[in-house]
Amino acid sequence: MARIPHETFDCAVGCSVEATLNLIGGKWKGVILYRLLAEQVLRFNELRRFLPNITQRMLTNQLRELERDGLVARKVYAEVPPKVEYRLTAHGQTLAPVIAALKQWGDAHIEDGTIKVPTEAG
Amino acid sequence: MARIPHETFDCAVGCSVEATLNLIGGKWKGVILYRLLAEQVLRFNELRRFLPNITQRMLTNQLRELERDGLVARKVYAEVPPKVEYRLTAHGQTLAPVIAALKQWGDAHIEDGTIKVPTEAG
DNA sequence: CGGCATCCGTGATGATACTG
DNA sequence: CAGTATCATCACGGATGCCG
Repeated sequence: MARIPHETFDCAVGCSVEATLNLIGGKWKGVILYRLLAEQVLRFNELRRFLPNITQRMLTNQLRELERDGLVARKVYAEVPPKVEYRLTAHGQTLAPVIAALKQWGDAHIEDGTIKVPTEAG
Repeated sequence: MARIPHETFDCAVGCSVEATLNLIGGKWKGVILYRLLAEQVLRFNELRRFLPNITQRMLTNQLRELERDGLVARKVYAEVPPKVEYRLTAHGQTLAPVIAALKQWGDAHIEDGTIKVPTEAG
């Protein structure tokens, strides 16, 4: 995928498209957001189970970015063993139509074979 | 944003979201698609004018990927000076709702200040 | 369990110069 | 005009190991 530095940003009119992509375009953010949209609340390792190939580091990373961008909320329980829950913020919830559009398009064109997803886990 | 290698791909259910993002998530693809959606046909340097900070190399690159993915058609005129036109394919046109969703969300949240676009050209 | 720190490779992106 | 070629950089992302 194309690496998109978070600070780097420059385009003319139509930027809003890129602005949005910059938030959800991370390598795993689409799936993360999608899962959180579907499951509401997920713990770290639950999330991990949905992303078979993601490394711990990257999952943490992507979650932190989503958190920083105000899309995901992180709730830590002062327990042993540790327990951390992730859920969408109200702001994050507003992405629902966007994610839906992405998914709908993807589904449609995966079906008709126009695009491909490497058989891996999905 | 995160760079999204085209071949890399692996996720569980919900992949279609990522599959779509892998096609349009390139650093400049959003704007390119948006512009082509709006203007219908654009020449190389016209496109460039819309992307003030893109390098020639990257524009070529992104266009080739979009072409490879069947979203954009490239039409070369055997003229002097050279003339090349880019437009969306029928397949590319189907992205309209997706781009619209991205733009709408971006616009809405840029307005209310929830997200920011570095003032550059847009 | 849910991280964080470190080392490190690869490839995406950029700058510059040249060509048909 | 519309690229291609080459070189340099550095963010992204993987692997591993330690911690509360």
